[in-house]
Amino acid sequence: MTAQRRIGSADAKNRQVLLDAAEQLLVAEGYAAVTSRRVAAQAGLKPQLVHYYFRTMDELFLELFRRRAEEGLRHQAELLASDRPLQALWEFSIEPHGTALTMEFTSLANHRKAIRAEIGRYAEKFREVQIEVLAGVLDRAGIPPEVCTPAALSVFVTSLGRVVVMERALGMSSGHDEAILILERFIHDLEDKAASARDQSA
Amino acid sequence: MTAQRRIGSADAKNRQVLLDAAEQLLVAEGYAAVTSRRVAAQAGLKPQLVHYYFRTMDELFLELFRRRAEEGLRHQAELLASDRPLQALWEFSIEPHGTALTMEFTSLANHRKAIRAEIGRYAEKFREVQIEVLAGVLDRAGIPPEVCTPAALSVFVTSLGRVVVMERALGMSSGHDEAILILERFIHDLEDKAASARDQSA
DNA sequence: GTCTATACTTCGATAGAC
DNA sequence: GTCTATCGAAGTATAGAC
Repeated sequence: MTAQRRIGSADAKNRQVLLDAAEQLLVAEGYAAVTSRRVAAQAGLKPQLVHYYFRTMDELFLELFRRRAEEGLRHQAELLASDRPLQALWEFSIEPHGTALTMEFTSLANHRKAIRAEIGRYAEKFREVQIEVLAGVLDRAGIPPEVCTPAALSVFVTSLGRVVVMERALGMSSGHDEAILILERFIHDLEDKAASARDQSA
Repeated sequence: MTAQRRIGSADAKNRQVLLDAAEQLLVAEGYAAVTSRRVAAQAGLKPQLVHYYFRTMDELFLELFRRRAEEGLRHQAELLASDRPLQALWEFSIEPHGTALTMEFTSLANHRKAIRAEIGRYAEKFREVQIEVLAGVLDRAGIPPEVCTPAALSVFVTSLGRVVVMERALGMSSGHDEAILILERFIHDLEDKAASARDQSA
């Protein structure tokens, strides 16, 4: 049925240029600014090219998300390989650029059904890896599951990071420093304990 | 300079009808769906009426937000007047409808400068009231500021609630139940202590 | 005071030219 | 394989009719 029109090859240079432009727009002005015309203008290309390389705007968003998500997974894996993985995860969570992107994609997911599933899938992947590493930290530090589980810790850390970044974007600040101080103290204590346990076993 | 065109009176019936329609659209399909044409269609009115009652779409969004925010402040005041204010605040934070609205307005704020300031202002108001009440709870429970401050507690509770609701919307669930269990246990213990302290002083 | 006719812009998308 | 001419629908906003 779908007498499909032709689509440009996946490794064409201008395709990457368009994706880069779309990402810049997404971060700077939000997903509503990512229209075919504006993406093209940002890239210095004709608007019709967007629809030559991407069948629909949803396809562009999906591609954009996958590209970022895959890179994010690689980055997270690096961070979690450090000897202070919890601290690294926390710094990752409080980083504004990545959080802004995540927020935009999340908003997008609320009314683009095609994108929601993909975002959910990747978000679970991120958390899975986090849980695995945090399980090791909690175990070495001797924290029993009744006190805190790896999954719960992952949720706490990411949620505080995300909301602080969101609120800062709104010009808010009250409670942030105090909450961050408490969490960072907890993280330090935990990883100190885990480190000394590891040293002893060595 | 602005030879302003005429605008419908603030208490006209159709003005409220339009605001109601806009709010329904905002929750159901996100802010990008709130266009003059779609709001009018949802309200069963002509598109031009939107611009008769609201000079710009920004003005409509601003009005919509203020209406909700004022009601939210009243609602929060009621909740915080209960004898388990922390538990009430937590239940408020985990409630999906209000969180969805907050999320949409927050996304909106990211690229509608006119709205950002107003949202930030109200968000601080919400937190101020929370801090005041939580200070009483922590004080009665005998928790010193080195362990947890009222502002930090407010941030922790709202951030967990918000992120859990966001992630659930994406179909995620891992870590949620465990994190919620830990927070709710903490809340219970705290308010039990606070309650017995109050009983003793009575 | 309330609503409509209308202008102008930008949108996503396709068919067809190079 | 790469790009352009063009369409029809939807967007915000205004001037003017009732």
